[in-house]
Order: sequence, then structure tokens, then C-alpha cells
Amino acid sequence: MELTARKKEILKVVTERYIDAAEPVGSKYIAQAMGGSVSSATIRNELADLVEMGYLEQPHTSAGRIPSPKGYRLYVNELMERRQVSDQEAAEINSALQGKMQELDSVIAQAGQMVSSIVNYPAYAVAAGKSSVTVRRYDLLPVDASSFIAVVMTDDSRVKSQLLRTELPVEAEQLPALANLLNTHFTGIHTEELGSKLMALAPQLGAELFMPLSQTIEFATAVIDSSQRSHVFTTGQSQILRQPEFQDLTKADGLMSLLTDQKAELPVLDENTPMKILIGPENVNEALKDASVVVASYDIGDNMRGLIGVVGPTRMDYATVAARLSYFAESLTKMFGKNHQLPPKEDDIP
Amino acid sequence: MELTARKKEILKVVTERYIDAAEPVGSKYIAQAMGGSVSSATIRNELADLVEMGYLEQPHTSAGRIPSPKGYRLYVNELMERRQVSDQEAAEINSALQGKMQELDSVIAQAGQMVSSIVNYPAYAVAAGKSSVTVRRYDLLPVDASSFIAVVMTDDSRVKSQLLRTELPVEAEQLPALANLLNTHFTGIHTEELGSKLMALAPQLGAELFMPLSQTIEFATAVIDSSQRSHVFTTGQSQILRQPEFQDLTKADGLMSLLTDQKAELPVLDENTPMKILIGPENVNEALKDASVVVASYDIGDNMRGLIGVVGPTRMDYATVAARLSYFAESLTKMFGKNHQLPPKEDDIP
DNA sequence: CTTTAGCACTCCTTTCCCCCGAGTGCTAAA
DNA sequence: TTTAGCACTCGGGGGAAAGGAGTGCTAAAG
Repeated sequence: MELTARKKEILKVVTERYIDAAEPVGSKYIAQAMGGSVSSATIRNELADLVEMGYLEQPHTSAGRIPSPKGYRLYVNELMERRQVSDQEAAEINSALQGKMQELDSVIAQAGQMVSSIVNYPAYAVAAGKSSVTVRRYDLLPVDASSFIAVVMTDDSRVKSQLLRTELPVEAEQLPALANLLNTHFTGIHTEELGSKLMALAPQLGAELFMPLSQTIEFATAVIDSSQRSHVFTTGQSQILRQPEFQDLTKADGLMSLLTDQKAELPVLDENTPMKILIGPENVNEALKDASVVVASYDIGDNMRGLIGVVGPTRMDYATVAARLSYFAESLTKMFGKNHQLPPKEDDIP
Repeated sequence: MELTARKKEILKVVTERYIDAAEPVGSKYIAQAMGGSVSSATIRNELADLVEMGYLEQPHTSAGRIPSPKGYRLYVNELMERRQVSDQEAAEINSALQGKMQELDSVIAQAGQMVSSIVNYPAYAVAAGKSSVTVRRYDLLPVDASSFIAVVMTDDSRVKSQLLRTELPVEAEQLPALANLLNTHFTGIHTEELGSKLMALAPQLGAELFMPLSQTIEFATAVIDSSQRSHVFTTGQSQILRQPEFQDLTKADGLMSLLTDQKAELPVLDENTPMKILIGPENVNEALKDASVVVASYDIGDNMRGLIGVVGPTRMDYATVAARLSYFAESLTKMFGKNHQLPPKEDDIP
């Protein structure tokens, strides 16, 4: 059977109406919405076809129709009018982004919050880690006899520091030599090698040098780890309780757990994809089978990307969410790009 | 009317039964639970008294009784058997705490997670900030012509660092002098004074010195701010959906919002109080009026305290939660105390 | 071949009612 | 003061019935 223009129009009307009202849509409404050019009986014939073709579903015999995931997919791909954010929305987004230039993770988390409040669904923001981070440089600063500060700068320009306590006293004079050792042997290499290289060097060093060296390496490893790990921030979880489809506690529970305790399971985006819409069963995660996700990415700099996603019912307002989300992502890209350097990055501990 | 021993026993039976079953408790059950020494009719007389005295409530005329907040309060204060954590529980807690010695905020957030999974209620953890933090020391490290690293150490022994980009080139040779300036004029003073002092010094400095100075001060201000701000971490929110009393969506929604988007509203503990139980209407926050909170504090060192709280229905199992929470808090205090110094603290960005 | 009016039919939802039973409150006796 | 006895209350469960939105089919019209 062929998907005529009229069938598509009907599908569009059904989808948009269902997005709005969360109730099955009847033939009479559709006929009216289409300007009354055809009767409801004609519509009913078409509806039967659309059900047969798998674009619509019927909760029960005498109910109206709702879009199936396949129907949503077609709607999103072809039928949906790509909305533009209004000037007012754009102004709101821009003003919200103003002066928010803080540490990286904080900006990212706040972006999530803003998106959630803009679209009225829960949102999540991922600070994607670079795949392989190495240390570019070490500095050691004397504090007192039993402690010093280690400063580690990574090749993605993050700088982290920590106060380290030593068991044996360390002479302030030894620190430059130690730093020199670190900078010659322990820069530009991956985590695993750090340990082995340390072991290789161990015999040549006395305990009073080895200990602070190993502490610094341990710290550097932690820095790299946290730099590589993606942190996920979520907000607006309570929004899902306000959606009629999640009045059913079991569904809400699954989603809620996902959004609070299993954030890492939330869908991400492979490189080069600016935005993606995942509808119901298209999601891999079980808890998301009854939900949809819109996720977009933005550039941060130094080959790094941020991710921002919105979780809602399959019935979610894709046009609006997609428009706002992509505008938002673009704004973030611009914002990070403007200071054509990296933004002043700060340590990122979740 | 007097609160006889038997009345108290009845109140205890009712409370514990209700905690367990979440259903109103009838006179027959109580008579049986008390060993059958008295008849249900006698119990009914007593129950009527207890209702009159405000310790119990009756959902409707022909239903059993449930404890009122006042009843819970008496139960918690007097009747509840202070539970000890079992050896097994203690072992679990201890093993969970092993090797978790990471950065401060991370430890604290994890503590919240552990508590939540131990008690099966949502939990929150607060990293309480010190009231007035000042910078103890500055270091400036050269990077290249247009950037340098600022390292700031606060008087609560946190060390933070950031890469700062300058607009005008900075000579590496100027940095020590600049650091010296900072260390003489900008240590040990509060945030507000930092700015004014900077202004006072401005006329004496050229732009190529003033800019990096002011950037460093700005960074120091941010460090102090984030050090003073309390960060709240929450987990296990989805647990509340599993409580029968929160099947009512509106109540669940309020609590959920509180636990996800208004964390700052969660009750804290004034100094010197090791643990507190807040029952239903005793809570100030509207969303918590139908819930109870058990919150405990532990010592971190340097006069700092951490807070850990559990949110549940008023019917929550106070004895178990309180026992586990206080054991947990004590364990944390011990853990932080063991390294009688501060644990290696790391930068804490939420 | 498509569209349309007409109409019987389906099935969900709401409402009402009735009954059941747990539990009470009261009375009167032990 | 305690207890047995008993009438009474009230919420909850289970149909049955009414209501209504919407369908599917048929037959006629375009």
C-alpha cells in the first residue's frame, strides 16, 4: 500500500494532536482539523490503512488512534516542521548563558538545568572526557617539611593540584630536581605506563625521593582518570512525574532510577552527529523503551565535546524540543568558540 | 490523663506494626501482640484514650489506629529500642569505606550513596563549607608568553589551580615578584577586601602587571566562594516511589523536586548535634511535612563537618535507620580522624 | 474507484449500589 | 477495672447499568 500525501497529512495531524492532548485521536477531529474537505468516514478508511501499515496504533477497537514508534519516526524524519526558536526564546537562552563562564563542569551542569527548565522535561548533560589524556607538565611547590603541593597540567590544558603529605621529610631543595625528573620521564605517557616507569626507576632512588615521586604519580593518575571519565549531570527528574504516561508508577520508577542512580546508562552521541532523536523502542536501555530521548552535542574545544539530552514521553513535543535543544547547543558551541582558546578550565570533580 | 506503662506499650506496638505494614492497626492485633494478657476491649478503651491524648490517629471511625507525629515523637524519644548495627552490617559498612579515600567531595557523595543503599531510602550528603575561608598562599607558574598557572592554597588546606590566559604578554621573570605581592597583600583576608585592596593597589601598577594580578584575585575569590558554599549530593530518589504513602503523585512530586532541584532546602544540623530526627510537621519545608528526615553529622577535620541525611515516610523505620546512620557517621569520623591530618583534599567543584 | 451517509456495534469509563468485613464504641455484667 | 456482647460505621470490592466516543461496515452516490 502506498503512503499518499493525504495519509501523511493525517499522520501528522494525529501525531501533533496526540502530542498535545495525550489522548487517542478520532476521525471526526481529524476531518475537522483538515479543513472539512473530506468526511470522517473517508478518514476512517485512511486510518485503517495507516494502522495496517504500522504507522498508527489503536489502544482498543473503539478508540481513536495514536502514533506508533514507526509513526513518530516518520513524523520526525519527514513531517515535522522544523521549528525555529522565537526571538524571545533566543533572547532568554542567550541571557541565561551570559556571565555563566565558570569552571567547565559547572557550566555543563548548568546547561543541563537550563535546558530542563526550557523544555519542561528532565535533562542530562555529559562532560565527555577525551579518550587519552596525558600529563604535559608537573610542578612541585614546597610547603613545609612534611608536605608539598603537586601541580599537574594535562595535554587538554586542565590544571589540577593537590597538597601531598609525605611520611619522610622532604627538603625544599630537592623538589626542583624531582620535578625535573617527572617532566623528563613522566610526561606524554598513558596511565598504565606511569606505574611501570615508576617501578623501573625505583631502584635508583632513595626512599625519601621515591615516596613523594610515587605520591605525585598517583595523583597524576587520578587526574587523568577523572579527566577521561565522563561525568553525567541530571536535573528536572520530577518533571516526569507530571507526564500523564508516567502516572503508572512502575514506568516512572524505571526512568527515575535511570535518571538518578544509573546516569551512565543514558544515551550518548557518536562523534560527528550533532543531534539525534531516539524514539521509544529505538532505545537500547530497557527503562527508555517507553520514552524518547533527544540528544545534541556541542563543541568545547581541544577536540572535546559536550552532550546535552532531554528525556520525555514518546509523545514529547519533538519539534519544540529539537529546536530549542539545537539552538542551545549551537549557542554553547559559539560561546566556547568565542574565546577561541579553551575557556579557563577548572578542576572537575563531580 | 496519664500515660501509663500499658499505654506506652500499646503505642509502641502500634507504631512498630504500622512501620512494618503501613496499615492501620486494630485492637485485636494489639491484644494478641501483647501476649493476650488483656482483651481487645480493654485495648480499645486504651486506644480511645491515646487518640484523645493525641498520640494516635484514626483515619476513619471504623478503622484501626496509626501513630500521629506526636506519637512518633514519643516513640523515638522513649519507646524505640536503640538498635545496634549487627556485626554483618558493620562489616559491610567498613568494607565499603575501605579504599574509598579519594577527594573530599567524592568521598562525601559516595557516603550518601552508601547510606541510601543501606537504608533503602533516598539520602543526601552535605559537604558543609567553613564559614570564612581565606587564602594562605599564592604561587604563580610560568607557562608561555600569554598564560600562567595560578595556584591558590586556602587556610583550610585546599589547593586549587587554574590556567590563566593573559591579554598582554607576561614575562616569566615578573611572576615571582607578582606572587610576592600577592602573598604580602592578599593573604588572610576575606573576599570583599580582596577586591578593594586590588583597587587600592591598581594605580601603582602597570597594565601588564595589573591584569594578571586581577585575574589571580578573581580566581582566588572563586576558590573561596566554592570552598564556603555547601554542596549537597543526593541519591536513591527513586526509592520514594516505592513507598506506599507516596503512590499519591502530588506528594511524591514535591519530595522529588526537593531531592533533585532544591537540594539546598534539605534540613541541616547545627553544630554540636550529632544526630536529629525530624518527624513530619516538625519539618519546616512544606514538601517534608508528610515525610521524616534522619540526619547525622561527622567530623572531617580542621573544624569541618559533613552531614548525611535520610528522607523517608513518617512511617520510616527509625530504629534501624538511626542505628545505621549513626554507626556510619561514627565510622566516617574515625576514618577522617585516623589520618589525623586532613585527608588529601582535592578541588571540589559540584 | 473513491467518497460519503447511516447505523449497528464495541468497549472504555463513570456511576451507582450493594454487600462484606474489619474494627469500633457502648453497655452491662463480672 | 476488665470483659463479653452487640449494634453500628465506614471504606473497599465487585458487579451492573448507563453513557459516550469512536469504529467498521454497508450501500449508495459521485
